[in-house]
Amino acid sequence: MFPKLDPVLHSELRLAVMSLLAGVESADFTYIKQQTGATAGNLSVQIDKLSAAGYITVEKGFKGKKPCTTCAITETGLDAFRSYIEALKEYIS
Amino acid sequence: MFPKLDPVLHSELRLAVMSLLAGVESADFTYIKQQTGATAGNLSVQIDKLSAAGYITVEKGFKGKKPCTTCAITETGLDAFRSYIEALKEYIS
DNA sequence: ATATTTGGTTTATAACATAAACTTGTTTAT
DNA sequence: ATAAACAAGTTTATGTTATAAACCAAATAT
Repeated sequence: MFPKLDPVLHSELRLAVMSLLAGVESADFTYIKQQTGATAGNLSVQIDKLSAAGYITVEKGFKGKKPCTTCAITETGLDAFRSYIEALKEYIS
Repeated sequence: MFPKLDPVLHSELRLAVMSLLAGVESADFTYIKQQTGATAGNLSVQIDKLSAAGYITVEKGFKGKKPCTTCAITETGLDAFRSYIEALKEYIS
């Protein structure tokens, strides 16, 4: 009836991050921060969780001399995102 | 870009309850419990929160000799539920 | 009569989200 | 050259949430 919602995705900020990443090849921390309006601290924590779940990859490098953290969605992450959406539909239709 | 999601509704169980109540005139505690698969304790707490938010009404009466708690969605609740769905669509499309 | 079930509520605990403070290094102003 | 300000995050602390476990009162079954 009401399928279980993936707790990793059922979070406002994590869902926004996944939604963003689902539409692009990759995005860096600062860009995600701008687009979501999240604080850096919160974003840092939530990116860690998505990464720990295997839903995104996180690469730390440099853009010029500044550190730059780049994130990308994984296949697993995309699958989970799609499943979450299907599950949600049971709740809102 | 990513609209704020109503925290009262962005909860698996509360969303399920609202989804259920949106489709019927009213439903009692036991029925909601069956349909959602929630524990009584959790359901009790979440019904209180929906009620405190003005999203549902809660009436305590008796069915025969047994106590029976009946819930119904309010206009405010229905509006909030619809708005939540609209907001959610920004995340999953 | 007493044990069990029904219909919940209250309380305690663990997980979560968030903001605030901190770190490391870079740029800019003096 | 040095200090102040800024960028890009991370860590820590705090308040909120979700959930389960324990509890309670009344009704029903044994």
